[in-house]
Amino acid sequence: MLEHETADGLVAVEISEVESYAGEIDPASHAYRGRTQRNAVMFGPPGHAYVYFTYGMHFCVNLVCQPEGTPEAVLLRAGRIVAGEEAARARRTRHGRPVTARELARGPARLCQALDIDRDLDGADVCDPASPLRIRPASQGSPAPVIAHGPRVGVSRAADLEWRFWRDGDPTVSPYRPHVPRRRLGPTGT
DNA sequence: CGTCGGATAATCT
DNA sequence: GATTATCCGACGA
Repeated sequence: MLEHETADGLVAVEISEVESYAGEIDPASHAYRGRTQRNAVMFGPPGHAYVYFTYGMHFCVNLVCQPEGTPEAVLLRAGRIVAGEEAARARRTRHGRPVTARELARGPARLCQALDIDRDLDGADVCDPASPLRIRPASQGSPAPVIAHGPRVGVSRAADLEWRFWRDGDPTVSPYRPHVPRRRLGPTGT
């Protein structure tokens, strides 16, 4: 479970879907070609959030999983809102269109929107209970979920690796979409 | 339910 | 200059 405490209140999410990115051997990882300003957190100690901006408008959050120097992380792709649904809904500025609870954190960018995560939280220590962004263990006695796996969503390279994992049957898991290369047409494009 | 194209800018080569 | 770990609205069935 991941929660973020802000002035708006507390929003908590039970993660239903993740993807793994292994920097040194994975061509799809942001860390594959070495350290840059953007991915520096991936090379740091585990338990910290790596937040990046993409497609000109979206944020996505990862959790670093390996010791310092080994840039591996999991992308948090989707979750179920377990607290603060009203605050999460208020962060959505879609033109008056109603949003179901299921959709609020379905997809990596929506999850960040529901939790109000942006680059200010890049590097946050999610294992520190004093951090505004932190993880909490699953409640005692909750049954272990059945985990399914398959290819990652939207990646153009290493598309054969089945490094996406999700809670089998969970309705908040995002739909699969293969990568579609698309070129932006320039003024001279035909 | 499905496919399709547009939006939009940081980041990297 | 090209690419992108995405989402949304429009449209068809």
